Amino acid sequence: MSSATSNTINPGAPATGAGVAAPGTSPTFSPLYQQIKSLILQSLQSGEWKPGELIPSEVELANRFKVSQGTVRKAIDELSAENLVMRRQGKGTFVATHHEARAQFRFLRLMPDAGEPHSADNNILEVKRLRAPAEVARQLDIKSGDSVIFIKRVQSFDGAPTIVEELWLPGAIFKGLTAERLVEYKGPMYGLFETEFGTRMIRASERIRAVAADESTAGLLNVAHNTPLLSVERVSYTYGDKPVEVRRGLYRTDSHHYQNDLS
Amino acid sequence: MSSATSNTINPGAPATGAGVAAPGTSPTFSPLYQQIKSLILQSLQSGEWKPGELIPSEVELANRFKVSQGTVRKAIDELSAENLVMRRQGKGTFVATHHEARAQFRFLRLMPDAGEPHSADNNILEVKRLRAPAEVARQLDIKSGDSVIFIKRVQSFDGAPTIVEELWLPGAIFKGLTAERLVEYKGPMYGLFETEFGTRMIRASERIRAVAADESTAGLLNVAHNTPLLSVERVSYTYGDKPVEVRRGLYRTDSHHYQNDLS
DNA sequence: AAGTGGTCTAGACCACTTT
DNA sequence: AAGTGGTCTAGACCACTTC
Repeated sequence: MSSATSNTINPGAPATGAGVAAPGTSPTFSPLYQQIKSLILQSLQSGEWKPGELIPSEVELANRFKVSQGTVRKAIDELSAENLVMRRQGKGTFVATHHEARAQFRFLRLMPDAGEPHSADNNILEVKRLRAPAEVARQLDIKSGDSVIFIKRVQSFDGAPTIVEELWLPGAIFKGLTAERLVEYKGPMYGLFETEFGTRMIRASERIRAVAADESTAGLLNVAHNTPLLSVERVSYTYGDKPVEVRRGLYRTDSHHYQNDLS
Repeated sequence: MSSATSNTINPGAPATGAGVAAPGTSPTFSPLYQQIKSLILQSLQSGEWKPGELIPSEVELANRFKVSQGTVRKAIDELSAENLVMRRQGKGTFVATHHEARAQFRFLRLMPDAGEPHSADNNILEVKRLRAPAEVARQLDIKSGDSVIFIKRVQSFDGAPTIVEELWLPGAIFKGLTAERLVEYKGPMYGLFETEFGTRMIRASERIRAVAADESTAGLLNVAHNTPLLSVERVSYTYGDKPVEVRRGLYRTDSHHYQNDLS
């Protein structure tokens, strides 16, 4: 009874038998705590526990899944390391949310050369539906020509226009997103996506280049034609590594820089 | 005896009493595993265990420090997460080293737009001693005018010159570093620093900008004057967050990009 | 067979927060 | 006082590597 050997006696027990394979095949068992992690992940993904909310305590989850608290703990440790949940001693474990100062800077790496990072004014230039261009469709893993929502905006810091950005979002997910809602909404865009459309960005991949400003962009950023700009192309992913945003930004870097820490 | 309460009965016991304060002050105890981590860190920093070498097993360290294996384990878990050691099941725990394919890409983020990352030809243009310019001195935390070693090089991928880099290293640490040794040495430069000078880079911070190529750089990279280039200014740190390298690179990004994953 | 890291358990106590 | 996450222990067994 007190024997461990989870992989021989336990895998059938914990809830929805994660890691079950067709009979006759080699099951390739994963550690118990990974299975528990997957189960918690499903509850996060399904919206059973929403961003900002408290999830059940470690003891309760241990009882629910019929494992020890230590095993639940290890599962949550990893989720916490991946910024999917946040632990607070004495209070509990909360689903991570973009409505927090802490979460902002994970996805905005442009910092002023001197002084504290300040929040941006957001100027929406354009919001429209269109058919996904081939390259965007490929990145969003949808069919070329599928409906996407296109957004173009300029962000200013201290009154100086600094970022021109174009975004493409899958129309199927962001149905009903309009310029009005974007303009009205106070706070980070990912916060709006999370609460209004139930889609939480959890990871992003960026490709960075130096390019010359074209005339249109130069006008928007108030710089000379051909000024060097930082080109940042981002694909953002939600649960299950599903791509749900393509973003192409052009950054002025004369008084700001893209900060990156290698560790 | 089986009682835990480390902070009341244990803190004096484990070896060199980390976290000990003058009597009468409030000691501000840290968790036991953090103290163990500090002790292991000291052994790494002092060179007691050298890069690539096997460190004592968890059981042995637990005996040495008079704590449980689980506590040593948690300490090593963190060191492993920080890439200071590498665990290998069945074999042991090894001190991390730059002489590994795995470690290379942590500090070189420029990737080809298509195809596999290839290794670079290294063309050393210049190696000399000079007095640290004010800005470099500030970044290296040395006095302005102190001796530094200056290196300028061009790196090519597939025969195409792609990166022009200037490096400044504290003369006190890298005494005896010559152009010959740099040219002769096969493998990553951080590997040479690690084995020949006992200085291991463990972390770096980069500031990225878009700039226009000056005439000299344009010539070296075989691009037109004023071509937009990625400017990457890096400060690298060794143990104890001590800065030991300043590096300023200019990257062509017409067929490569700087890859960054936000997570 | 022996040694290493990896997983799991059960129970104790600590630090912090709320009631 | 009660509940939560955080630390620590002791012991068991598993997976992998080497002898």
